[in-house]
Amino acid sequence: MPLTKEHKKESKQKILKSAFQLFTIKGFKLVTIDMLMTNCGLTRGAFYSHFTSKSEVYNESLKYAATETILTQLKPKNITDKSWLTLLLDGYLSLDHINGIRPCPLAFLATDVVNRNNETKDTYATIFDGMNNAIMTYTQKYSLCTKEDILAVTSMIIGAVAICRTIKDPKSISNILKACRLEAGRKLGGI
Amino acid sequence: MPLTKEHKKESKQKILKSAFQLFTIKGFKLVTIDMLMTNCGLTRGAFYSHFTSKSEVYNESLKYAATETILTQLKPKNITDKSWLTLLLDGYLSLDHINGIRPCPLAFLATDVVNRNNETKDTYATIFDGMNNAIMTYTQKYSLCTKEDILAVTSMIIGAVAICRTIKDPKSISNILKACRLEAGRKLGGI
DNA sequence: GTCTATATTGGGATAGAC
DNA sequence: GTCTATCCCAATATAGAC
Repeated sequence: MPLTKEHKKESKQKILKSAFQLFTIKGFKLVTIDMLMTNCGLTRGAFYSHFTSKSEVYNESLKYAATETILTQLKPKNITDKSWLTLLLDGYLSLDHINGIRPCPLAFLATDVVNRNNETKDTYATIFDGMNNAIMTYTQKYSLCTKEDILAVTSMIIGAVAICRTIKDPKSISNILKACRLEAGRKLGGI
Repeated sequence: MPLTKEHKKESKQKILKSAFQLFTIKGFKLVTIDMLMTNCGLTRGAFYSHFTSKSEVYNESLKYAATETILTQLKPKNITDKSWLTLLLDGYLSLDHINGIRPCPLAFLATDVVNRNNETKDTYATIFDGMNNAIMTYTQKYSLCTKEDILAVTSMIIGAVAICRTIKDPKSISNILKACRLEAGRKLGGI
């Protein structure tokens, strides 16, 4: 086991990835340092040579999550902005997303971040801005979408995903996803 | 201190009210039985003669909250369904609501309920249905709103409130609230 | 840098007096 | 029914060996 800087960096990345998975799904309080480390093949004690506290790793994992969410995927070159946005929207309002595939922290941690520190709230706000800007960039190419339109859409799809995660009945979930998908498509210039 | 049934019932109501306030704002894990009881002038030990566990009181407080939220207020007789819905919508998407006045558990506890038991999830689903039905009843009187329209609106306003609670910048909050208020008004037959 | 203890706190739940 | 006192487990964080 090499004691190099690369090795340390690699470990830290593993911890962050593990933290991202666990925190987004279970929230701050229900994740223990032990889970976090066991989940990536390390032990509890080793945690503190990478982070100073649980709050710190939560915040950093949120930043990490921002780069891993559905909407931050890079657009393939052989596809138009319009149809790419369609794909992203379909993915966001999908059962896979509800079930935790590439979870968006904005939806999964909406009420969890309220009780964290200010730094974490700022991170959340930054990710939210990023989401709105990303959609803005895509829609600009083919439609006249206002910032207000996009805020209404992002609030709706984040809300829909958050609600669907708490509801068990498949029919209800499907109804919510469909209704919001339709409405979002209309608002974003007919997609 | 009378040991009557009325007294017990009164205490239980006080605990529920206290639980509703604390849980909706802080979530399950961050509220302790001690807080709960101190907050209504009792001690920790007394808790267990009313409830068997923290999970139980959480679930019951959610039911209690459902009767205390903005949307469950009774409509005054001298007002039309349309203008009443306008008032409710204004209240829901207001700073007061964000700041915890008559908080709606659907928005405040959206991601908190995910990690609770099935009974609690069912309670959440029931409250969500109630919200949609309430709006449906009001809109029916003056417009042709579909169930899908209403699902899109409720997802949006719940999402907006959840997001605004985590964001600090007043200007951003105001933008989100305004954008969603406008859009909700459009969808609900021009209010 | 990672491990195995261990110190220490917080908080859910119970026992028993009144 | 409410109180005080207590048990007990879970989990954060630290100490020290390797």
